[in-house]
Amino acid sequence: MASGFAPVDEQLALLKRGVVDLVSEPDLARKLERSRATGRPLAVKAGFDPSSPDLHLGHTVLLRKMRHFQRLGHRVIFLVGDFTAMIGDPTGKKATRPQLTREQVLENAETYTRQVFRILDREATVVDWNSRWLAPMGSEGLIRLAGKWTLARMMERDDFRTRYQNQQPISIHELLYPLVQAKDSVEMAKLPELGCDVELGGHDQIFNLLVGRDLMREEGLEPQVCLTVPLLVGLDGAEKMSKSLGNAIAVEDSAKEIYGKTMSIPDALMWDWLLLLTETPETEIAAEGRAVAAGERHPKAVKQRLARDLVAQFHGESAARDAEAEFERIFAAGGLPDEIPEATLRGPQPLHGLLTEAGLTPSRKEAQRLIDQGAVSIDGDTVRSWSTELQPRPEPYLLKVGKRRFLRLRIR
RNA sequence: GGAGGUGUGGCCGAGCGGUCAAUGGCAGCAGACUGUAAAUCUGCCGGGCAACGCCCUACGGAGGUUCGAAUCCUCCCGCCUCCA
Repeated sequence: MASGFAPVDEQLALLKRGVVDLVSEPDLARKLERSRATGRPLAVKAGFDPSSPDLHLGHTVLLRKMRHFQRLGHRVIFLVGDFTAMIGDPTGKKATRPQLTREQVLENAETYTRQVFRILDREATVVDWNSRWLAPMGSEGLIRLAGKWTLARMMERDDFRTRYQNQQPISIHELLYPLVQAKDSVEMAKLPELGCDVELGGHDQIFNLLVGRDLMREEGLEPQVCLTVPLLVGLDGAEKMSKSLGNAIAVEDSAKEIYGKTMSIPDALMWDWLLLLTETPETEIAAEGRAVAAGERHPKAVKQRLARDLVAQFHGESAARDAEAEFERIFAAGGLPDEIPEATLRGPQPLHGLLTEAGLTPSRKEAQRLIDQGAVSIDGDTVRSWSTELQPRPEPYLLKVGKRRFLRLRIR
């Protein structure tokens, strides 16, 4: 009774923040009710595919939702999809992903978990691996599992259907994916130390989560509640955040990077980010929205607030203040960053070669183009000729390429 | 198993024997404007060369025809469709 769990409607309010799908709310309410009555926390599952080891803010949307559950006293199971990762999931139509070796998977999982606990409460997190029950299943088990579903039902999934219609390849094992993931839920629900009351995932996972729900029901288990969060839109304001699209902020990015990248997102996007990546109360977000719409508040100020919040989450308050100060100095006042990398090269030699050797430009051609376009300055003066030679001198040259590439270059 | 189609630069998509480093769109980069926002305008957008010209690499892969191939032929590979 006096279990210490917050009232159900309070819990629901937090848990529903920013979610896309919740199947179903009454089920969740019931489970919360029961957990409150019995004093037993809910088992909340989320699966992670350790194929790319670097976490970015997109992943944290889900992690934050897991954190919400933890804050309410529930138990979160961080399920590493080590088995599924070894199969190699070629989602999307890109060339078949290289299948990961056992070692790679373990290594990735290592870096993964390290980063994950920047968000999650380690104490309240159970880490488990799906190879534990999937590996012993064997091919026989897999075939039996496959027998539980039909092609027609599988093709209900939007992306499969679209790919099929667009004549893009779908390999057979991809069809197995939702089932294997569902199998995780079934097996976990059977294990007393794990359980599976709720499964969380990105919105693209909803189909898979629902398969889990169905399969559990078929096995006579209490079906899991499925809850999804939106896929975070990346820096470009168009695509979902992903490392390969280059529109991501990694959780291990520096304070400056986080701040600067955040300031570069389209204004329209910052509202979503506030909702999904911060704890700013929804009423306050709405109020900011009204103030901006009314012209009473500058959108930049709101974005700065977001950027500060994000930096503070990963690097602390003072780092956030520093990042902001430097940002203003460089971009608003045209100043210099605190720390400018240094390099020493042999001279004299033409500028385009130096820029490339110093890593400021990817090729001499590119350096030439940038110089031609007036994007390069030496000691504050724009250079116009790529053949400008830098002579050796005791003090370093200050090179600037574009708006944000700086280097102190010593020529000897 | 049979028949046919298709494969071009990060993506989409033209080109179908020379004038093609390859039209166009998107993305990206830089400059102007600004708030490293959006919109807009301008330029760039394979690499190398003391260089307004030359060289190298590139149109799935390997050969071949030709003075010359992204463009034609052969084989191979990938993908797709239809029939079985």
